[in-house]
Amino acid sequence: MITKAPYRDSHGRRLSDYPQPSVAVDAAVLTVHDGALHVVLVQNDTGWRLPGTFVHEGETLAQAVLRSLRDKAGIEGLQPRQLHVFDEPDRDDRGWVISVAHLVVVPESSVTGAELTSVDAADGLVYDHATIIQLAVDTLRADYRASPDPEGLLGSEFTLLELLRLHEAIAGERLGKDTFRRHMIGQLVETDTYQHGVVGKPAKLYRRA
Amino acid sequence: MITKAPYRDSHGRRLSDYPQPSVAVDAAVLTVHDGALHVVLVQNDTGWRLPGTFVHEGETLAQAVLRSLRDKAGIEGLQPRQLHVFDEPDRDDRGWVISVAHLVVVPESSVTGAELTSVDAADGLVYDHATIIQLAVDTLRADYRASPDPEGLLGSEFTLLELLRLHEAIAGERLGKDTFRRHMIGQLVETDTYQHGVVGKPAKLYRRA
DNA sequence: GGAATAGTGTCTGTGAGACACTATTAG
DNA sequence: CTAATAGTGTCTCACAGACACTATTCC
Repeated sequence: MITKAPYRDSHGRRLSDYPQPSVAVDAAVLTVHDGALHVVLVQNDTGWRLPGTFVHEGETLAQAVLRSLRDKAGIEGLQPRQLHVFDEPDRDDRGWVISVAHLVVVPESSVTGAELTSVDAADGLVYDHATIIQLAVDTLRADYRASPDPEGLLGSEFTLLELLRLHEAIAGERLGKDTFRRHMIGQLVETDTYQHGVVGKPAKLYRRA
Repeated sequence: MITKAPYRDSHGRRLSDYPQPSVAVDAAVLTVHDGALHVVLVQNDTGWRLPGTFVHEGETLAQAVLRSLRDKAGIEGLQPRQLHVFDEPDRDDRGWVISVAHLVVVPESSVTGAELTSVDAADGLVYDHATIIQLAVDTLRADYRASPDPEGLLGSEFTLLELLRLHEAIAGERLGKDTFRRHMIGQLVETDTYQHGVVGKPAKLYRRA
């Protein structure tokens, strides 16, 4: 319970004396699996949907997203990012509910036991969830076009080939190693260590700038 | 009053039996005045701020923004666009309030009697309102970099010089008429009418593609 | 004609993309 | 040695930006 002198407006009313919506969060959890983008779906009585929950008091939207992922899909997420607020007054027949769509990006190893679906094959979802996935994919692709692994899916050190494979999986198309190298090299710093134990010339390890 | 069979969850409770936040909207209303971007500010007992209001039941966020502009600043707006949800649980000392920041772009003629401030000179505002303005300006500039007058501030027909002046005002820098022309011409269609009554060679009028 | 603006031909520099060549390892 | 991968030199093409030239109007 929060204890403080309650606010009253010019009519002597508290904020909670006026109608308020329930606020929900939904998350498109994207991960790279088998060289392509996949999204986490859960099933409830209304059908397949993105994991989500209602926001609790004293909690931010991001905290609600992370709680939802922990409880409903056993996922430890990182940094939820807001995409859009869905606010049609009658979109939920339980009452006045607005929903804030989020994007969460996780390494495949963080997803254990949840259902993965290719983003290209995700349809027939409840509400506006197919739209949310499209928004999430577009946002993620735009980010990865601009800088090397901004979500930190690879560890802190990686070879340029590992980075290339990741970016190709997210972009959904081949990128070309030489062009890619020149595009990214300015935003990376060399380390003095090399990959080893593989066939061919050992690759230098890089860090994000 | 909405009358329908009330929803009950597995504990027999309605959604409104759980704590709910108040949801507010704030709008950065941008317009081009005197060759530069300006923002509409209003003053209340807490200082200078962006116009905003609480969302009413049965209303979308966009409708709340437009109502707020009509009531508080006498502005007829068009298409509010969501920017970000500000959700820190203690950001408003009246209670649990989340706020959805919006961008609204209007022609100068729609702003009558409201206070205009250059976006470069807008500071000392309450809450996160300076941040919202920066977000709004960045969003608008990105849109105008990509296509000709996407907000339709000019009428349906305009000369390339008028379009150039508008884009320069929004970008905050000179753009160069020939480069600009070649960049935009692919997204415009000629009309068979010409500007007249001015000195010099009459300019062709264009429409958005 | 002269001033002013519209519209375009063209030159240059930059950068993306493709290709091929060299470098360095394992076996 | 050969196979395999890392890394780079270089060519070409396209396009942004700048400049200057031509075109068309008003006065």
